[in-house]
Amino acid sequence: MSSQAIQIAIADDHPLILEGLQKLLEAAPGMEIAGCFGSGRECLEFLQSSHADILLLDIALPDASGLDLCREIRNIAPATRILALSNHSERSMILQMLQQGASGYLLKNVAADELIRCIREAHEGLLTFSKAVREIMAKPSATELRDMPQLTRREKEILLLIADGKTTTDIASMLHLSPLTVETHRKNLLQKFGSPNVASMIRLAVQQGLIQS
Amino acid sequence: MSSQAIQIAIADDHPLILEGLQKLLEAAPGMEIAGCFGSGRECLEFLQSSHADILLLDIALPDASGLDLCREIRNIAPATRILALSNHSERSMILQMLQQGASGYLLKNVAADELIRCIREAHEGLLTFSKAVREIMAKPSATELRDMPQLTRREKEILLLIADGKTTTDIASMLHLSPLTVETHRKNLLQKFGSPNVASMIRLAVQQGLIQS
DNA sequence: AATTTCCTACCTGTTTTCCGGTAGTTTCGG
DNA sequence: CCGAAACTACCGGAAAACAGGTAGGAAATT
Repeated sequence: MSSQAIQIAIADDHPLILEGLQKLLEAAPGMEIAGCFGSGRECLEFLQSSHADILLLDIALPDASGLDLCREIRNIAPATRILALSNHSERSMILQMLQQGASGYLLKNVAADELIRCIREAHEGLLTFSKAVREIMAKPSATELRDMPQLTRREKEILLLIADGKTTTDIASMLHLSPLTVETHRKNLLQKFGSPNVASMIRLAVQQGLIQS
Repeated sequence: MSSQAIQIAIADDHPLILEGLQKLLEAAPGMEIAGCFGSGRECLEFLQSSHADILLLDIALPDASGLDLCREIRNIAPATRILALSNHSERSMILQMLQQGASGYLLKNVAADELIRCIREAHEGLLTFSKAVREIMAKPSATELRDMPQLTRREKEILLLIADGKTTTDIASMLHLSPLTVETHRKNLLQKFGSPNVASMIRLAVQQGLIQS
């Protein structure tokens, strides 16, 4: 039988929400509250010693950024699926939580039945979103797809090598070019990105997906 | 009535798959094939002049990277929802396609009814995945969450400023520190990341979510 | 009380980047 | 065939980063 109650932990600094969620989930069949926490620290301490199947995580806790917390939790309790619960509806925030290993993302205005559905799905090992989040993610606002510099083949090639920590001379010898040529490409890259130095250029490039893992 | 047939474009360099998809979707009620393309260039040309509601996009076309293509398509045809169709099942690839504005992601082994469901959902403005993709996304492999350096408050602060393109002297005056102190922090950061220079450090930091947009 | 960690600050010297140009060749589309 | 990109290559000088140290004081932990 796979039908033991799903153990749920909740972390939210808003006592009202915390209590509301607790009441709601206690009433749901097949779910049990393993613990409720008002801060990231409490939550981490609990997960170090105890188990939860699902963690409903408010990503705006006072003592820790949601991204950091998510990462830490995945380290100390890899079996716990994290459902991010948030008021933030920006695409970038959602993507970053996923990157940090969240198994789902819900806006706080989620309806009770949707919340329960998402918990069930997450417990089945599926990525899950509330409908509002799916709508946000499917419709990137025009402004969020910002103008990205048009790079030539050579420039992309060199950008990757720069991002990899290679120096101009390294790159020159790898590509059988003059270091001065590589310098020129680097200059053009900086100009296209409008960056004063590689640090900010690489940041932009990675954020815009020009550089893969 | 909202019940005109969904106009679907397909881009895939594998003729067999292309034809298979075409046949399959022509047979589906409420769907029409607007065009089939074997290369990114053809596909772009078509979308510049004609409309499609949904684009099934193989992200491994010979003449363009899926990420670039996705971005370009979103620029020239923002109303077209892109469903990525791929053999790649890496989390990072999926996340990056989403970042570039894809409305969904399907593995090529997707079943016909699942494909049709996903097209319908995408057309309704919802983010959509095949079940296999949802499973992959919900279960980040331990190796993908790689060991991330433990940074102190000051170090994080300075890391952000470096990523923003600030120089050592800039940072020093912003934080009312000696430039030499900032240099020390920078050195410690480089060491913690194991990077030879800021370019590769910033790349790692952004990829690991230490630096937000 | 002792240890560790963090933050601060310094020194010297080398390497690399950054900035501002110029310019010849190839390649590709109109 | 002409123009526009793209790729290649160069120069000189200023600014910044990088490397490998040392070191004192504060705060937290043991």
